[in-house]
Amino acid sequence: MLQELKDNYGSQFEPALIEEMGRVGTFMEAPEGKDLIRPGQYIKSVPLLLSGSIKILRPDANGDELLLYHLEKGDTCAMTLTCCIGSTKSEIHAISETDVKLLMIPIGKIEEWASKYKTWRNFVFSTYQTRMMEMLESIDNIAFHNMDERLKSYLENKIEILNSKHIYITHKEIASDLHTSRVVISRLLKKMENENLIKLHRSFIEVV
DNA sequence: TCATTAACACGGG
DNA sequence: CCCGTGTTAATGA
Repeated sequence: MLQELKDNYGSQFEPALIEEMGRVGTFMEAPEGKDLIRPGQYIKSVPLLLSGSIKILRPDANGDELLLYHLEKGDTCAMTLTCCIGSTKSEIHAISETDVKLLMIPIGKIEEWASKYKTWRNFVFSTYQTRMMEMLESIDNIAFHNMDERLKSYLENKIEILNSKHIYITHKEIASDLHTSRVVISRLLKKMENENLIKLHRSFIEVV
């Protein structure tokens, strides 16, 4: 575990901080598709992602959800940080996209480290910064792009996360992530297949 | 015009 | 049989 910490964070944190993380953090593993944080829940610790990918969803009043962004290894959750600092409830829903390994840091350490370790401060700031950029990208997608463009960037994103051109997902799941109906996804995917961009299989899409 | 909703047929596991 | 998929028709924004 300590080794994984060093692999993912060793270049940006000083050894003393890494050592302390290993001491106070709790190691956690979760399988694919598990709820990690539910909306309304109070957060008691901040997760550092060691491996895998997590998707962050924003629920609406009807119980539908919109995909906001993904977390990948070496990331932490900006929403969780804000929740911890303000001790407010979670505004988002986090689900593991793949099998994940996490290191849970107790909230008390977040502020303590911010004054103690310069690298931790930088890490927190850059987490906010990159998350803000990703959020902007998502807003651009939702506000300015048609569904076919949103679908394309969704698939490209999946390829990056899974590190594979074989995406195991159903049309219904995509529709729910993009907050639209399955009919639209099926039709657009069919169109993309006709344009030789992808190949469709049952419960699985191959990007060419 | 394009998304949504409902409905139906087909086929694979 | 159930689920994922492809398609269509009606309706609405």
